[in-house]
Amino acid sequence: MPPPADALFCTVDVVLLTLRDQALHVLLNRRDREPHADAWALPGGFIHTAEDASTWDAAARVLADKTGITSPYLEQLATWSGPGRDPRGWSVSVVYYALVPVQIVPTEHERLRLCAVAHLPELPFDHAHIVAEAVQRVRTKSVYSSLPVYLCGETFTLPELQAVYEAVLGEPINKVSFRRKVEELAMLEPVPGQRQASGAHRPAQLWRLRPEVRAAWALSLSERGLNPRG
Amino acid sequence: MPPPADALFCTVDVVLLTLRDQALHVLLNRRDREPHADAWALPGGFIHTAEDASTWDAAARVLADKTGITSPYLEQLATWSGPGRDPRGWSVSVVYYALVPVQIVPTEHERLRLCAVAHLPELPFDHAHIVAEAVQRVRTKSVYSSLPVYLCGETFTLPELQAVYEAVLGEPINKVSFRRKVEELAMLEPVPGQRQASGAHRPAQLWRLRPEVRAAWALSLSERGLNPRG
DNA sequence: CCGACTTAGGTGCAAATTGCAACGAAGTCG
DNA sequence: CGACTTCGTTGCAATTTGCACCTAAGTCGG
Repeated sequence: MPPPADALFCTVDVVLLTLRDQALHVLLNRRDREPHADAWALPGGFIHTAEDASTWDAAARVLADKTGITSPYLEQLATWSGPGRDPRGWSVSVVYYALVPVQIVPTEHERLRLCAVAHLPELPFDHAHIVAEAVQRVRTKSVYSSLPVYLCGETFTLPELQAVYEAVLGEPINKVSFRRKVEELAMLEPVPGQRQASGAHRPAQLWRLRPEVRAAWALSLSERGLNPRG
Repeated sequence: MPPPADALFCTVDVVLLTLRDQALHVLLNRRDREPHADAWALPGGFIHTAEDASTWDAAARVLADKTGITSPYLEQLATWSGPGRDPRGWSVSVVYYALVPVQIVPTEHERLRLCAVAHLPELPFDHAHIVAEAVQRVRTKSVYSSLPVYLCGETFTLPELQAVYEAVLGEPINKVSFRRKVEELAMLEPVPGQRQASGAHRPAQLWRLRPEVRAAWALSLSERGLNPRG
């Protein structure tokens, strides 16, 4: 029994980012209803109070429903609001961003499309601003965290990971400094076994995110307010 | 004309932080209605779609209405949601945090009270989690930004500002390094004129935040993390 | 089978940054 | 005017970072 409140509506939107051809791309969804029917926009939808235990759940459900993707990394970005951003009236949108390896993004889907964030088309609502802020957040966090590992698959080599960092940050990174940082952060562990690089040369060691790090993130990301660090 | 949506309601809450006796305090408001009437809780309220152009406006209005304070720093923290956090039903709360000098907080007010964040009483709803996350955010941002200047008045001496940083971060900072950073980032400017310290000793130079910086928060103070210059 | 080639990964050292202790500066007070 | 206190700076040691170069471990072509 909600209390009397002004007329407004509340939605969730998802900025799914991935790396293709060494460039950040965002997943756009062709809208199937008004307003802006048939426009390319961020996947989003209403909260279903019967199913969703939080806006995080709602975002995960919307993402799964519209794209089939379950993202290992889904974090709240921020909340946008106001009377003019949606023609239907005063609205609140809680926005989440996801990072996934490009392999799990469905291709050849009629209503889904990856767009390079550097060359976005016109987006409806305030979605252009939202994408810009998501990209900025990922860049900022990448400077001091292991965020970009979620753009790789389960396992990866350090040269691969370095290339991902360089693509996200848009700048070359010193090889030795990068490896020192990885060791210092202690978030990765080597996978027993090696992998051949494509050509004729020394194979690189495979690495993966430490399981306990992955678990800590999953906890802190889904339960806003519970801080895993104590 | 809002679209059909599930029954939920949307509010804003404000975590106002200040420094008193070298310790972070949060402003609590004695609730004047159910649920949890008469409990000490974060100031909050409903969005007024007729007056508010955004949740930021709503937070600023709620803060002004309940406390008379207009905070120079008011930033979105995050959004909490779920079916169980408020007994009235599925709710969404967009939370903002404010930083103010302790001088502008009204004392001797019947329904307002400052509480040290290290010794909080039991708080209703999920307000304890929210305060904890706000404190964490302020600490994290203080490492690499000029955020703590908003806990000082308009002007301050560098030893004062350093003490504020140390109180927020909970550890001593090297005097010379602190001054080097301040100068390097050029976020402050000296005020012509000096100020006497309380006792018999050399007076300290007064400083203030540069006007152009006051708008742009989150100026990087530290070079920790991956340095992409290589 | 061997030497050329390519990329992975590490080493040593120079350069830059940061932390520290000690010192001079600028006030008040007896 | 000398003792005392805090402000602010300087020089240097310690640590961190960037860079050139070296070795490792593969393929491939003769």
